[in-house]
Amino acid sequence: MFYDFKKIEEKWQKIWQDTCAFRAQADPGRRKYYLLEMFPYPSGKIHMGHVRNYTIGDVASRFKLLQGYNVMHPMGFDAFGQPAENAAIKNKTKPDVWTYKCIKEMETELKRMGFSYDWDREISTCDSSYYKWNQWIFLKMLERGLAYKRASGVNWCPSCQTTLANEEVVDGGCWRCHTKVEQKDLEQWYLKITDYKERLLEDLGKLKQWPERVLAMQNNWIGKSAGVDIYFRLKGRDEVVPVFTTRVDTIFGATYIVLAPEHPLVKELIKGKPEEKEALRFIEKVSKESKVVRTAGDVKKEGVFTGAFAVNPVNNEDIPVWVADYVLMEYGTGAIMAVPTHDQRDFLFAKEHKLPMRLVISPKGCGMRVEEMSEAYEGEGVQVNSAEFNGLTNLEAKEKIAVWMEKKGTGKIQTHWRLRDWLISRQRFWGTPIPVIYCPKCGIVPVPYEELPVELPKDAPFTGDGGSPLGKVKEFVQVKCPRCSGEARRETDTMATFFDSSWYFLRFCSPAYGDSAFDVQEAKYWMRVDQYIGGIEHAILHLLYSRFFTKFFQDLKMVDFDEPFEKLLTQGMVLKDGEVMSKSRGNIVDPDSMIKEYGADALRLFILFAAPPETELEWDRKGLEGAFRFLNRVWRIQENLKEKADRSLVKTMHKTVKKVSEDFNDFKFNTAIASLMEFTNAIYQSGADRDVFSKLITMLSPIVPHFAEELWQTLGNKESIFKSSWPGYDPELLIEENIELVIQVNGKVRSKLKVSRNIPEAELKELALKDEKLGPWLGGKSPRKVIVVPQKLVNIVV
RNA sequence: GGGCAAGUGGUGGAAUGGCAUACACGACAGACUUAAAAUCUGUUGGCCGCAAGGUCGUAAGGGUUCGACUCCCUUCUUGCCCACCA
Repeated sequence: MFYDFKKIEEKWQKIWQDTCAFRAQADPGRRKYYLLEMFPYPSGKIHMGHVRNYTIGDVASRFKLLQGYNVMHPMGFDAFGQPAENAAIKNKTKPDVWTYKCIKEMETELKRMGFSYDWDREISTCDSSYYKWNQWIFLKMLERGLAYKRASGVNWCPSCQTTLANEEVVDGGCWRCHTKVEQKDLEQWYLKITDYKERLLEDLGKLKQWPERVLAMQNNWIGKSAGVDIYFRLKGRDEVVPVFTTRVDTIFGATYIVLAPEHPLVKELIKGKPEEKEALRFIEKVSKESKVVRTAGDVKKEGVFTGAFAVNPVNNEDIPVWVADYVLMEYGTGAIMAVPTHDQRDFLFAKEHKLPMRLVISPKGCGMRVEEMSEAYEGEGVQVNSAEFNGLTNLEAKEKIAVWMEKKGTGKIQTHWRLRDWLISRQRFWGTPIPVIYCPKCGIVPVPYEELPVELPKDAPFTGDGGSPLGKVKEFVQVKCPRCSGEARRETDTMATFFDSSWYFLRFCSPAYGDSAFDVQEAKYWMRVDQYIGGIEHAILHLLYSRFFTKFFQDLKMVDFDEPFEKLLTQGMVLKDGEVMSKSRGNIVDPDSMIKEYGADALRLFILFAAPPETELEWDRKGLEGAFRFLNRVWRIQENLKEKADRSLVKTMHKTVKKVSEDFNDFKFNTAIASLMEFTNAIYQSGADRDVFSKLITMLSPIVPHFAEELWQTLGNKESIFKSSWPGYDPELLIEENIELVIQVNGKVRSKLKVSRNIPEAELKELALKDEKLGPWLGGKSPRKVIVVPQKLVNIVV
């Protein structure tokens, strides 16, 4: 009654595996297509998000295969990370044992979906054969000054004795034990991604086939901001405080300046002043707050007076210097000029502390008065109280004041960036060991290339009582200095896992290559990735880091392109009852159980049909049943094949081939499937022959590969359907001799007309005007205008 | 606060200036059946009408156009990203 999906799917999965059906080999004579989906973290089970991501990729991959491309479609595992350590502690096992077990399980589940991966290229980032090259890349960066070490504030849980990522700080406490998180200075390794900021920003313009949204997010993240650094002289001292502003037009309204609590000058300024005690107490308090707390939501802006004064360089006014928590050391110069009338934060702060205000930009056509302001005016207007610049629009003034100040040496036109260097140190075990050694005599010494990989010890203790397990393995930590052979200490920090995924797409080109991170020749053939598919959650970090690494390899002359991913698709999330599927919500639908019930093909079909790839997808069991029903409906066609199909059905077939080909190219799988369903309905009306049926199956094959292979074989074909080719269509057959036109009166459809395709315009007009159905609408009046859109409609305007 | 995306039947969605609601889900009806399931065939936006047909209708309001779900302006709502960024 139903087709036996279980038997069929197992059969073809075995055949594909035994024949290495999707093995890819570089072949300069053929057009290549590199299709990549973001590789998963091996949790052991696939979820609907994976199913969606990888199904979209698989359809595209098989479609390209049928079109004759040399397709590379690899898969691997992003296998380092904290869950393995947690599991090791919880289950008294080892991270590697746990991870490899999960990888095995996950492979099985992926294979059960029938994905067309070249499993010969499989990589796991936790293999030393992979992370060896992480270390190699790190050393190359170290040589070029792109990797460096410096002290920086981190979130520190004093109870767990570990650093926490920002996401691990919940309401100011540790996510695990709720202890109050502190700021602590630790020596950390950084990558100097900021050296690449201009290229990373500029090259976004080359990514024509990336979603606007992702480009906007990256642009935002890099955060280039143009303005002026203004130099404020300190009253009675030699130092000058530079502040950054994007609103130099408001400089005449700057009535005080504010330093960040961490600003190096603060402690000097308050020394010996009556305000010293209170100021120190304030700085102390702020320094203890974690970043997350300090930058959270609508906290009240707090601050204290330093007792010092600065001089506003444009009018020589003495203005007070304050310290406040709303100024951040990490951005700009760590100091701001405050213009309460034209900046809302400054406005609130000035009201609170009764600081002076002066209006310098007046909105056009209305006199604004400082005493009456209830909020800052941040809009455009005309300069007032601005000496020789009065009367200019603020936009004109912005440029003129900047130039004027630069000439006088009181300011400098300046650009600031939001992008920070990338902190890669993690005080964790399950990651790539950073390949350096600390020698009391020689300092930081890189591990020599020939000693790579620095492997993770097999028997580190996982006790769960904090601190890095690596630090507890004596044989790992105690080493001889490679330079002086004296006693030295090995780095125990490991790399952030984003490092691993920043170049894996290059490793896939030559996964077993032993001389370097990747084979330059192979990469030259396969790269760039023609189509990359993954979740929007990686829109910023992963994609930015991958772009950064690619540019680094370009500088090493290992690649000759500057962007790794030609085309990007970010697939939407899978929801249930309007909410993201998650363990905590308890609304997870397990793909494996759906495969058991309806088969992988039905699941693939449903997930592609239910929504366009980029939008959210609402899980619908009834919809899955519907997909399964459709497959059975197609299955039954083979029982009633005719000798020769009707001409009209053949025409429908050609139309369908055109539509489906176009939709597949544009990743519009939902409408492609709709067309295939319409085509199937038409077959039920008039009956298919072998040729029509074969074409239907071929068009379905990227979506439901096992199902298609089986029917293809039943039709007597000896080779796999994926060795055949995508059907073409005859444009001649798409042309209809007689077409139906819409006749409108004043833009409303009032009648329809069947006419020959090539009817002359004049004749058509006449015919339309004579249409008796239009009588009541025309009311005997003569038309004012008649619009004819060839082969579409006639609109009569009265 | 800034940026981006979206808002269409009972539901998922289709149509990107030219017949709004393709395709599917659900619902209802008919055929087959002792019966059910499965299958096949229909109907299915609201209102008025026995009907033919009319009329309203794509978040709300306005505009451009012979013609607007589609383009422009204003407002509202939802989602995502960034955010004391100076």
